[in-house]
Amino acid sequence: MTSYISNINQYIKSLDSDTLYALHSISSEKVYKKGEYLLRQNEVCTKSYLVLSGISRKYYLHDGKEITTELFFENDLAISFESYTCQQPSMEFIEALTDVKVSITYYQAFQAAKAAHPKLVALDLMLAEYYAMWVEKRLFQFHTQTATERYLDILERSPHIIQTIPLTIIASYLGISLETLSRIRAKI
Amino acid sequence: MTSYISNINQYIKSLDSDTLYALHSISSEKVYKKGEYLLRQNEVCTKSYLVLSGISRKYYLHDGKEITTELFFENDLAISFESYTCQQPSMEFIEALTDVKVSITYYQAFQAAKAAHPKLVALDLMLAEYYAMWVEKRLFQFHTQTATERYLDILERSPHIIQTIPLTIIASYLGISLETLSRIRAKI
DNA sequence: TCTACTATTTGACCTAAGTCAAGTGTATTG
DNA sequence: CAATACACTTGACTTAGGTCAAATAGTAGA
Repeated sequence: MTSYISNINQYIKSLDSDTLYALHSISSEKVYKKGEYLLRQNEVCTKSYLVLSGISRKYYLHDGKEITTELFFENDLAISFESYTCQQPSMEFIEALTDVKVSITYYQAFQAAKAAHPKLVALDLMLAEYYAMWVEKRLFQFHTQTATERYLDILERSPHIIQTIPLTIIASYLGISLETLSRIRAKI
Repeated sequence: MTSYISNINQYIKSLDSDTLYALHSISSEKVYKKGEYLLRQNEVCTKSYLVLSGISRKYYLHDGKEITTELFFENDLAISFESYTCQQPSMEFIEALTDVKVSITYYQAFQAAKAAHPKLVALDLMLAEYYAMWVEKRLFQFHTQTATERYLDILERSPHIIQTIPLTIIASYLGISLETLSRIRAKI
C-alpha cells in the first residue's frame, strides 16, 4: 500500500500531454498563513488542495474537543473526503498549522476535466483507493496498537511531525489526551 | 453518504446495455456453505463477491483474537479491499456465516472490462468512494461513541444482525470483548 | 433422553487511558 | 522588564472496558 503512491505518480507521468495540460489548466496556487482555514465546518469542500509546502491538518469537534483526523504534508491531497465526494457540508475543518502553499483544483472543474479526459477518472479512482486504504490502516492501528505503540510508530516513521507540531495536536491525532501523551513521552 | 448507494444503483441503471452486458458476462454465481471461506489470509483477493443472499464476514487475527472488520449482507460487495486493489496477499479472511449465494467477478476480467467500457471505471470509482466513506464513518464511530452507543446503533439500524449472528462475532465487530457485550445487553 | 458442545452470563479483579487540577517552563508582546 | 499567554508536565483519582474463571443456558447428536 505504501508503494501505491508511486503507482499513482507513475500513472500521472504516463499521461499524455493533452490530459496533463487539462489538469494543470484548472489548478492555481495559493498561500495560506499559519492559523488560517482552508475549509470550515458546514462549508462544502468544493476544492481539493495539493500541498506544495507547509503542514495542515483536518479535524472535527466532538464534545467541545478537537479530533484531528489527518495531517497533510508536501504532496498530500487535502480534502474533507465525504464533503468533497458528495458535495455536502463538511463536518471537518482544514487548518494551516504553518504557512502553507497549495495547488487548488475546483471539484466542478475536475469533474468537467474527467468527462473530457477519461484517464483522469482512472486517476481519481487511484486517489480514492489510496485514501480508502489509508483510512483502513488507521482503523487497523487503533484496533491493534496501544497509544504508546502508535506514538512510537509516528516517532519512527515521521519524526518531523513531532518536531514541528504542538503536542496537543499530535495527541488528538493519536486519539489520546494531551496528558497521556506527555506521560508516554516521559516514560520513553 | 447513506444515499450514495442509491447514486450507485442509479448509475448502474443508467448504463447502456452494451456496458451492462459486459459486466454480466464476466460474473458467475456460486453458493458457499455456512462456515466455508470465500477468502483466506495470505491468499490474493482475485475476485469480488456480490452477496445475493446470506451473510458473511471479513476478519483478521491479532494476538490470536479475531477482529471482525465488516459484515456483508444482501447487495454488499465482499472483498478484502487492499488485497483486491493491490492484488497482494490478504491479511483478512472472508467467511460465510450462513449459506451464502454470491455473484463472482474476477479482478482481471473486471480490469479488462474497464479498459473496454470506460463507464465501468466511473462505477469502480463510486464503489471505492463509498467504501472510503464507510471506513471513515466506522473510524469516526470508534472515536466518538462508547461500546454501548455502538451496540445501540446496530440494534436500531440493523436489528437483523443481532438476531442472526453469534454475539462473539458482534462483539468483535464492535471492538469489545464478548463479556463486555454481554454486560451491555444485561444493562439495557 | 442423556451427553457433549457451544453460546451466553456473571463475578472478581486489573489496566490503559481519561479527567481535573495544579504546577513549570518558555515565548511573545505591551 | 513585567505580564499574559501558551506549551507541556506531574499528581491524584475515576472509569470503561479487558482478563480470567466459573456458572448457566441452549442445542445437536448418539
